[in-house]
Amino acid sequence: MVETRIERIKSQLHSQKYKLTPQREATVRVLLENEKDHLSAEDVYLLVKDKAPEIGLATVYRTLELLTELKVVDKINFGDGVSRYDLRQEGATHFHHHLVCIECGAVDEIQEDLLGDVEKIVEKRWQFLIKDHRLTFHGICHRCQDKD
Amino acid sequence: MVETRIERIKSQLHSQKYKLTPQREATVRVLLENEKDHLSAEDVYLLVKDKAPEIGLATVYRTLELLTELKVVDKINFGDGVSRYDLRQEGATHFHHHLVCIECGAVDEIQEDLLGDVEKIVEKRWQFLIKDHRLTFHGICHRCQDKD
DNA sequence: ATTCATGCAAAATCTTTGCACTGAT
DNA sequence: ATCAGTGCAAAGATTTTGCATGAAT
Repeated sequence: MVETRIERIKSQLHSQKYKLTPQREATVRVLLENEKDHLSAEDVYLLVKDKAPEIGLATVYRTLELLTELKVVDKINFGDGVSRYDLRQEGATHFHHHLVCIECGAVDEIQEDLLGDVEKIVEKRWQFLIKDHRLTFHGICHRCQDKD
Repeated sequence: MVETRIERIKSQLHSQKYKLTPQREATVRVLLENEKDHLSAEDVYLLVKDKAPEIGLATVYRTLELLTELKVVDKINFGDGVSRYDLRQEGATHFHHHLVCIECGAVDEIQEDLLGDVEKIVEKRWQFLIKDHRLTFHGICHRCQDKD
């Protein structure tokens, strides 16, 4: 299924006149293989280097920017100084939510959309046409609660 | 009422053994006077310079960091490369929500807490102890909708 | 040939830090 | 005298850009 997703991303690129170069493919594979993580550009760069040692950091940045534009990934910032890149679920219409643990730093994901009702209220009451959202909770994860 | 809020912030600082220096006071005043905006450190710096021309950018950064620690302000990042600082409402228990317009860039605020029910679900189902949240909607504001 | 993409290094941004100095207790 | 706080400049960190080179049509 990795191959299927690569194919789909390839078509998405082609439909916008972009190519899936070896460097771009290696980058996408890294994202697919680390789907549960929230990698920074530097993280991606180091992982891609294993597959394609000659790649430059600038290319990784350019690729991530391109994938963000195509909505293959979402760029998010958890408050440390770096942008992180998170693969969208296949066919997901919304960006998933995050749980950031303030003790251990772990970032968990909530794939379920919990904002349906809230979005209806916002669209109606604030006359705001919602295209996307970012929802992050900061707190203590279940693992750290057990520890204490 | 600006004076009242300054006094309260002063007490908050004192209770943690910090002083309300002239530079810090000038910074807080700028934040109070621009409560509706979402100023970057640089923005704050330029505004504070009118009141206290000798102030340095580093002091502004240090003050904003301090105020964040005391939960007088919340630090937030809307995806452009800069951190922005947003004064908390007096006595607010939660960080307010934001509406970011992808056409004109305007950032509106929702003071009302719309996440009560969602938070109950998250705490129960994910066993996550919520301390804070960030909720931002990206879309088209009512002004830009009228324009189109 | 032309065009798009790449790697490298340099530049640009934003933020933090070291350090000598000031001002209040 | 001490010590927190400051300004300035330098350093750090992250991201972007310029440009010569390379790959693909």
